[in-house]
Amino acid sequence: MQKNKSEKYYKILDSAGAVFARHGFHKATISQIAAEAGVADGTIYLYFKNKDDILYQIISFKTDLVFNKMHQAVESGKNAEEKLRRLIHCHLEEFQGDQNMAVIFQSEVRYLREIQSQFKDISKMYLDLLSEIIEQGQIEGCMRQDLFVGLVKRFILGAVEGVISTWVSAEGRYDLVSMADPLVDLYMTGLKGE
Amino acid sequence: MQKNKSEKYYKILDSAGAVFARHGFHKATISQIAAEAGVADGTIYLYFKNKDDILYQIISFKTDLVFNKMHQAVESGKNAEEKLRRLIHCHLEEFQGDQNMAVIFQSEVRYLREIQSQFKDISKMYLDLLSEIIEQGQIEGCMRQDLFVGLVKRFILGAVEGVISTWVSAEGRYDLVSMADPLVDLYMTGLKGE
DNA sequence: GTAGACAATGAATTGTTATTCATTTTTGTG
DNA sequence: CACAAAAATGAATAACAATTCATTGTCTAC
Repeated sequence: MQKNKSEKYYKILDSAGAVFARHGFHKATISQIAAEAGVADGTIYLYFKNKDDILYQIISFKTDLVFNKMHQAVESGKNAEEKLRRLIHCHLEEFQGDQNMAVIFQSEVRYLREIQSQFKDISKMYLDLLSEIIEQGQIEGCMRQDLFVGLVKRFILGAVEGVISTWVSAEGRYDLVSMADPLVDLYMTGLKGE
Repeated sequence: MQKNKSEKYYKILDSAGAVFARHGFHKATISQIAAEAGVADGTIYLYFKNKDDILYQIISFKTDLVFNKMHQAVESGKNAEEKLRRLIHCHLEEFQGDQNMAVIFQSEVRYLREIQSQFKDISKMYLDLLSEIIEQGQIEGCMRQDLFVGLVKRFILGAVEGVISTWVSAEGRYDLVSMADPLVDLYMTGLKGE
């Protein structure tokens, strides 16, 4: 297996992403991935240990990428509400920019967690970011004191994921990012309004 | 294949539910299901067309069951907010009462949708229920006029699913139903508070 | 130009598991 | 108790797809 991440490594990673998104991890075959990448079946094994490893590499790579962006987004916000707004905006933007990743994250992370119990889990990191934002919001006074943070952060993540999931089902035919502000307004103000 | 749903049919359905929840649909084998049900491998095929069919039957059966309960729950509410509260309560109660179903719904519905494009999709039905509730809430005045219903219903479903997902990850070690009221309060009032 | 190293190939191997079906067991009936 | 019909069995089959590896191609340095 090659050590340094060559061009071909990324070509295969990208092709595998497309094939996994199209057929699902379990139904996808090595031959399909090889064909998509324009290499022979055997070549895959010069770059990856096995099929599971391909999934692991894809998700690790994308997780790092997205998580860095999210971190930056949150840091650039002045107050809690702005941090939240930028986080959600970034989340939607990144997923809209890579629909294959969106599908894979939605469908295959559970399986990956099973085969690789210790891997950088994006949900966990996301929830930690949210905890910080909420606690800051409570200090700043723009969020209620009586919030149960453990529930609230799940509530927020679940709702964004739900919105992404619908967008994926619609095969990305509308603009996802424009949902960010209405969504944050819902979080902040609720259905009832002031 | 037997026509009338005998005791053995349900025994196999139930065992398959347990095995699918434990190993995931694709990794689960017919032999495991047969062992769990205490029958021979071949017996499975007297009751089901193939492996896919087992998944389809499980999900259809549970969907009908849960959807009827949800309908009743909504009908018993006097106003929109109470309907919403009862729907969420029912949702959490049913999933808490059948953790295998919770896992399967979370992991395998996407695949099922692929192999059986026209099946009674619980999300769709759920979203329709929510639409009605929200519209009624707007008429009654307990919900804002300027809500984008398409987004709001996704927001609500996503958040409940997120809460269930966390509960499943924690292997059902806490009381899920008690999340219902705090969750609905979040929907209604938001993070900001009055 | 060629020797050796490195990379890629894809046909053959291997392991797995869904599905079948000839046989056996159980059940119900006169 | 026979007898036939129905139900169940599980070993054998068949299909499929991950992985290997002997062979072939490509590149680099001298």
